[in-house]
Amino acid sequence: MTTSHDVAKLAGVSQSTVSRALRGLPGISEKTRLQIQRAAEMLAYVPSDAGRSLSTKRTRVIGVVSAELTNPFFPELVEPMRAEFERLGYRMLLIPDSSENPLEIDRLADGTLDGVILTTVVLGSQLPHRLAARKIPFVLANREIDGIQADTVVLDNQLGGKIVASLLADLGHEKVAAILGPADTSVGRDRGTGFQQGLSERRIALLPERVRNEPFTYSAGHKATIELLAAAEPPTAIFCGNDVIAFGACNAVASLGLIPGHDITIIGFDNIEMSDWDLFRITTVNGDLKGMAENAARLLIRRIASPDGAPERITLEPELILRATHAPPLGMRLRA
Amino acid sequence: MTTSHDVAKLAGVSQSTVSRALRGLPGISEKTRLQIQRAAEMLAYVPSDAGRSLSTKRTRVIGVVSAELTNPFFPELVEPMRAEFERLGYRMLLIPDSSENPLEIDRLADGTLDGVILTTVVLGSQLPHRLAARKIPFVLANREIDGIQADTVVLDNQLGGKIVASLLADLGHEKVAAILGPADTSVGRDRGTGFQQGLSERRIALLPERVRNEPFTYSAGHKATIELLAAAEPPTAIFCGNDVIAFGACNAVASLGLIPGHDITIIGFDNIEMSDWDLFRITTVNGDLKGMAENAARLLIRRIASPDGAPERITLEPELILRATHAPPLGMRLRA
DNA sequence: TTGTATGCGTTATCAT
DNA sequence: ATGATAACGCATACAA
Repeated sequence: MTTSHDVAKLAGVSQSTVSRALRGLPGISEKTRLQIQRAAEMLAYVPSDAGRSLSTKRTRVIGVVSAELTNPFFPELVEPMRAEFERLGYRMLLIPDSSENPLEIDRLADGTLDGVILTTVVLGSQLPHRLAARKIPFVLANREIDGIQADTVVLDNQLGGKIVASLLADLGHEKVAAILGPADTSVGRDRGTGFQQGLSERRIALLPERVRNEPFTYSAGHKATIELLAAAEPPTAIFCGNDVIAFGACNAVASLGLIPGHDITIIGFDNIEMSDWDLFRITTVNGDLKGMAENAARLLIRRIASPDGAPERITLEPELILRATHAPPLGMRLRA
Repeated sequence: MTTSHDVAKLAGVSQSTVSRALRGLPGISEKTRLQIQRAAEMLAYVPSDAGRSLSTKRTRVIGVVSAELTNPFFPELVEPMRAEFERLGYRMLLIPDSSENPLEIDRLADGTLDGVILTTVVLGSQLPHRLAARKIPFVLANREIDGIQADTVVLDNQLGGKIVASLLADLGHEKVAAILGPADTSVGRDRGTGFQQGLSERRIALLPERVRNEPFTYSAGHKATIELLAAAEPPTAIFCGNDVIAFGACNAVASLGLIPGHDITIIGFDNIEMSDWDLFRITTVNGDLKGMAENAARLLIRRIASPDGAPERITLEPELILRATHAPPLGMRLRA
C-alpha cells in the first residue's frame, strides 16, 4: 500500500504537507499542491481509512440494523437510506438482526460506526438503551420504543389503521379480518389498534378469531389467509399488516380460485413497489419509505454533529392508495 | 471510548498483556486472564477496529459490489453471501454500482476492504484489472470477463439457454422470442447464445425482431413483452433472461387478459424465491444463487490467505424447474 | 509469565 | 508556506 510518506518523498516535501495539500486546506502554494497532486496520482495514492479513523475518531460509516433483505420491504427502506448517506458523505454497513440470530451490542460498539439506525427493534429491546449508555448516536426508523428519549421517524401507523377501517366500513364490510404484524413491534401494534378503533367507531365488530399477529412475511400471510378463509363464516375483507403479508394473502386467495377485489377484499400497507404490479394492484396505505429513510439519515447525521440537544420525533402522514383489491362484499353486490 | 490501556490500568497489568489475554493467546496465567476479563467487562471494553486494522493490515471487511437491492435478484445472491462471510468471520460492506452512478476504484482501494466480490461487472470493465494492479483480492461472481486471470464462480449459462431451447422445441413452439439481459454482460450474452444454439439444433428460427437485449428489470420485461405481443405475428413463447424480466412479462401478459402457461409460454431464469409464488409459478432454470454466493465467499477468503496460486473457476450446473408457465402453443392444442 | 518499545498511516499542534 | 512531532489504539518482536 502506498502511504502519504511515499507521496511526500516523491514530491520532495514533508508528509504533513501532503496531508494538508490533498485535503485542500489553505496555506499551501499552488506550485507544491500541484507537485503533490501529480505525485499522488502517479502512485495511485488513496488515504488509509484506518489511519484517518484512528486520528479523527470518526469513520464515516453508519450501521443500519435491519432484518434480512430477502424480505422486499427492507430494500425499499434501505436503498434510499444508502443514497442519502452517500449524499451526506457516509457509507452504510448493513447489520442483520433476526430473532434466530440476535444482534449483540459489541458488534455496534467497536468504533467502526459513527452512528446507527435501528429499523427492526422490538418493543422490549435493550439495544437502544445500551447504545445510549455508550453514547453511540442512533435513530429509530419505522419503529418506536416506549419511554425512551431518542430521535425517531415513524409513520402515523395508528391513523393508517383507522383509514383502512373507514374504507372497509364505507364499502359495507361487516365480516372483517386482520393479519397484523408481530405484537411486539410498534408497527404491528399501532396499525392494529388504529384499525380496531376505526372499526368500533363504525360499530363493526372485529372477532378475536379473525385477528392474527404474524411475522411480516409472505409465507405467514399465505398461511394465515388459508386458515382464515377455511372458517365456517369466512371474512369478506382482510386487512394485512403490510404489503408483504398482503402478497401472501393474494397468492393464497388465488390458489383457492378466488380473485382479490372481486370475491374478497385484501388491503396492504406500505405501498412498496411490487404492490403496483399488474398481478397485484393492491389497495394499500402509503408508508413513505423514502421519506422515512431520508429523514432518518438526516436526523442521525445531525445527532452525530451535536450529540446533545433534544431528540426529535418526525411523524409522516399515511395516505390511502386505492387500487384493485378492494370492493364491496360479494353478497352485497349480488343482492343489488 | 475505553481502550486496552484503561483495562490494563484497572487490572493492574500492561497493555500488551491485555491484548494477549483477551485474544486467548497462550502464555497468560489463568489468574491474570480472569482479572483482565473482569476488568474488560466492567468497562464494557470493545477493541477498536481502526487500531487493530492499522496494526494488522487487515480489516475483516469484504466489499460486495452489486446493483441496487430493490431488484429482487440481488438480495437472494447477497444474503447467503453475507451469511457465509459471517461464518468465516468477515463483515460485508455493500457497494452499489449502477450505470448512472458508476463505481470509482478509489472507493475499493482505501484499505477498508480485505477483498472484493464483483457481481455486476460488464464485459469491458476495467475494474478487475485495476483491482489486480493494486493487488486487492477479488472474485467474480455471476459474471465473467474475457481474458482475465481471476477466481470466478458462474453458472453454465450457455447450457441453461440450451435447456430452455430444448424445452420450447419439445413443446412444439415455432414462433419464439427472447428478452435477454444486457449484451455487455456475460450472463446476458451466454444465455442468449446458448438459447440460439439450442434452437438451431432443433431447426427453429429466432427472428431478429423477436430478440431484445434489455436490463434485468421488471419494467424492461413488462415493456418489451407488450411490444413483442403487439406484432402482427406474436410469439407463442418468450424466453426471459432472468426471473425478474419474467415477472414483468407475466404481469404484462396478465394486463392483456392472457394467462401464462395457457395462452402463452413464459420461461424465466435463476429460480429466485418469488418465481414459486402461486400467482407466478414460473417455469425457470435454477441458478443456484446460494451455491454461487457461498463458493464466491470461500474462494475470496482463500485468495486472501494465499494471494498467489492459480485462479480457480467454478461452474455450477443449471437445472430446469418445470412449473406452470409453459405449455404447447395454443394453436397446436386447438388443432388437437 | 509479564513488561517495554516500536510501528501501522493519518490528522493536528506547534515551531520555524 | 512548510516541517517536525505527537497522538490515536492496537499488535507484536524483543527483553526480562
